[in-house]
This record gives sequence, structure tokens and C-alpha cells, in this order.
Amino acid sequence: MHATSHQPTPAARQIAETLQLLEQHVPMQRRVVHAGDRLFQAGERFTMMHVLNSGLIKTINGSTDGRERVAGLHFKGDWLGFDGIASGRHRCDAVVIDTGEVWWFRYDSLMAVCALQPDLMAMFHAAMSREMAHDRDSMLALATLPVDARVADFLRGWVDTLAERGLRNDCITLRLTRAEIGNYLGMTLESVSRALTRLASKSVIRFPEKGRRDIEIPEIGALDDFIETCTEAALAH
Amino acid sequence: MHATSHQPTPAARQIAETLQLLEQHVPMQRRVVHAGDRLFQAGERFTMMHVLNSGLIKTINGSTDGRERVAGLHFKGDWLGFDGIASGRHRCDAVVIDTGEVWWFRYDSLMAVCALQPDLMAMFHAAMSREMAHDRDSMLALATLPVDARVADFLRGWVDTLAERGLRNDCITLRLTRAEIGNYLGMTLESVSRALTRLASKSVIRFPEKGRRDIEIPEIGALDDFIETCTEAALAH
DNA sequence: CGCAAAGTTGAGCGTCCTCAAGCAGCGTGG
DNA sequence: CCACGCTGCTTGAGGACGCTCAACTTTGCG
Repeated sequence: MHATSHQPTPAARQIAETLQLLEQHVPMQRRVVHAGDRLFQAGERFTMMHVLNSGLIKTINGSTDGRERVAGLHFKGDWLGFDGIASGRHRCDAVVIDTGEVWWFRYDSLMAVCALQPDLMAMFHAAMSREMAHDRDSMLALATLPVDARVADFLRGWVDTLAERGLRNDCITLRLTRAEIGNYLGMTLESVSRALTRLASKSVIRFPEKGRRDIEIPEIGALDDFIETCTEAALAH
Repeated sequence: MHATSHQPTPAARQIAETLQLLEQHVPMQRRVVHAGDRLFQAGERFTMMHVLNSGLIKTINGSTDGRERVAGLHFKGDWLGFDGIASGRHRCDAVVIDTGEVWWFRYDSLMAVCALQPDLMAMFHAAMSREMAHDRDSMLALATLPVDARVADFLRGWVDTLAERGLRNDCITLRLTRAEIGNYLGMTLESVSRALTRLASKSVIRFPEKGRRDIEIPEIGALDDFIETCTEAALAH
């Protein structure tokens, strides 16, 4: 069973350490946020960084001509606001999906502290680097995987995220609609629905409840196998 | 005519400033690199950051099951190596496409200097943030644009990059093959070729030479119009 | 209970991919 | 010098994957 390990994972330890450093050294505020709340919006002046202590937040990236896409999903320990640093303005909306606690603090305060606390600076950079690496992997999936594999890859990503944080991950609750998932994965909501049906028919996933919001994943390895099978099938004529 | 302005652009000024700060404070080495050279490879231990003083470099992101994608294209002033910070290992290959000069230096040296030079730290963060914002826009294009628009968007991005740096941008020389462009944009090389033909037939672009490596862009605005037309056409049934 | 929002499933169609053929540029060697 | 092969590019024909449109079911909420 691949559920909660009772030793904190390295990632969980790192998150705890980061939160502790922030708490000790950076003047900050905490806020409980609820589904629908916005931490910031595209175009607003950037001054604050946010760190998620619990809950789930999505960022939405839009273009001038009205297209938009769910750019990222953020869990406990994730930082938000990086994309505002360069231009001094936020480039996306941050919308709360599931209730949680957000810590927020001025970016310039953080920088001042970082000059004296190399460890904190390292955590900051690591968080940013991790997000870049994650984005790269998302792009790879967008560009190279057929829809079914993309959905499977998405689920694996979610599972991994939970595992890293030492959370139970044999059964996950998507708090996103099919439309949001589809938008994130560059496909329609119908395609998401069909892909899930196919995954279930091959027993890669299972729906424990009648409402198909919860997803059980008996074997994580099966997800990877499924992804490979899809890509091979695509290559073979 | 939208060619070289003889005032340095804000971006060009910022690049010059960054290079100067690095030169003054960070112990570094310079190297002339040629097409085919690799700055680093996925899996290698990360210790060095790189800054491109001239030339063109692509990064390639691969997965365990053999898929790969051109993850980014890097011009003068761009930093390389961010994705290695988190894990301590590079996550992509960096391959030189066009001859240029690379400056490289230890990441830990940079950090040491940054503690004393807030300006340099700010440039470092800005570069990282800019790359994240760019990746987000790439993903938006991948997820929401039809092939023709994606190619147009790619060209516009290239043109903008040149313009920011104060370079001539009414005629660009792609130093990538159709296959590389297609890989970057999540489509086949044939689709790239067809898209370019269609763009040319609508006079959005022009091929000055017989070998269609150079592309002339009479009106940058026409690219944006073309992109919008594509997306509207897709929406209208 | 009734309405709105979310999800599933099917049929038809279009975009984009696959496969294949042909052409152009270029360096090599006979 | 030209034949040759190699790589890159274009163009066409056919097919598949995923989208659109539509009907229906289920869930959630006032």
C-alpha cells in the first residue's frame, strides 16, 4: 500500500523548514481563504509573495484576446507570485479552489531578510526552480502526449504531489471540474470525461463513489504503463 | 519602419547593466561556443549558471520514455541553468544553435555576491521570473491556438525578442529546422511548413530568398491580426 | 421539489497527422 | 566537373484523433 508514510518525506521536511524560517524572520500575515477568493489578479501591482500553508489554489493565465488557461495548481508549501517579479505586475490571477491558509509578506522584506539568511534565499530559489521544472514537464506533456495519456500524466502528477507531502495518495479527490482539467491539459471537457472512462475500463483507475469526483488509483505504476502504451500506440502507425 | 531604434531599449539597457554587474563582482569565465556544443546535459550535477552574451542556444527537455521537446530558445542576456537549482542536477540539455559567447560562473559564488549586491540579486530574480512568464505564454499558445496561429505567435515572439534587444526585426533568420520549430510548437514539421506557406499566401510574411530560411515581416501587427482571425475562425463553428 | 451546474455518452465532422513522392541546396569523392 | 548521397523543405492524399453539437443523467442547492 502506497499511502502515508509516517516518516516525513524529504519534501515535507523542506516545506516545514521553509515555513519555519519565514515565520521566524519575515514579517507576514496569515489569512484563511475560501473557494472563489482571489489572492491577486493579472495587472495588479506586485508587492507581495504568498506561501500556501494549506488548501488548493489555481493560477489562471490570460491573453489580450480573451484566451485563458489554468496555468498552475498550488498545494501546501508552494509559493505564489513569482511571475510578477520581473515586470512589477502580476501576470495571472490566483483563485482559491479549496479552503486553506495563506501566508503573505512583502517581496522586498523577503529580499532584505534573504541577504542575511542564505538558507531562506536557497529555499526561495529552490521553490522557483521547482516551479519552472514543473512547467517544463507540463509543456512536454502538452506537446507530445495524446489526450488519454495527458489525463493519466495529470493524475500521476497529482498523486506525486500528495506523496511528496506525505499525504495519502491511493485515493484522490479532484477539486476541479472536468472543464478546468480540460483547460489545464489543452483539451475539451468531453475528452477528459472520455479519457477517465477509458482509464476506468482498463482498471488503471476506479471510481469508489457514484459521483465521479473521487478517483482511486490501485497501482501508481499502472499510470506510467498506460502513458507508455498510449505513446507507443501512437507511434505504431 | 520598425527596425533598429538607435536609443537602447529598456531591456537592452537592463541586459547591459546585468552583464556589467556580473563582470565586476562575480568570478567568471568566458567561452566562445559553436553550433552543436553543449553547455550542460540533463542529469549532470548543477554548479554553474550561464549567461549568454551573444549567439543562440536551445534547451531540450526529455522524459524517461524518450519523448523530448525544445523547451526554450535563449538569446543575448538570457540566463541558463535555473532548472537545476532545486534538485542540484540539470533537467535539460543546453545545445548551441548559433555561435556566440557564454559567460559562466558558480551558482554559489553568485549567491555569495548577491548577499552584498541587492541589484544583482534583483536582476537574477527578474531573469528567472521573465522566463517563467514566457513559459506560461508558451503553454497558453500550446493549449489554445490552432497550428497556424501557433506558428504566427512563434514568429511574433521571435520578433519581439529581437526588438527588445534593439536589433533589426523586420527580417528574421530562423536558425532552426522545421522539425525543431514543430517540436517546440507541438506539431509536425509538415504542419510548420504548411502554416508558413499559408502565412506567405496571405502576405503576413514573405520569403526574400529562395531558400526559405529567412522570413520578412512587413507588418508586425498583421501577425496579431492573423492570430485573432484564426481563433475566431475556430470559434465560429 | 425544481432548477442550475456538472458530467456522460453518442454521432458527425474537421483539423492535423501520417505516409509518400519530389525538389533544392550542399559537401564529398570519383 | 558532375554524379552521388544527405539533409532539409514542400506538397499531396488519406486517415485518425479529438472537437463540436446535442441529448440525457446525475449532483448539488435554494
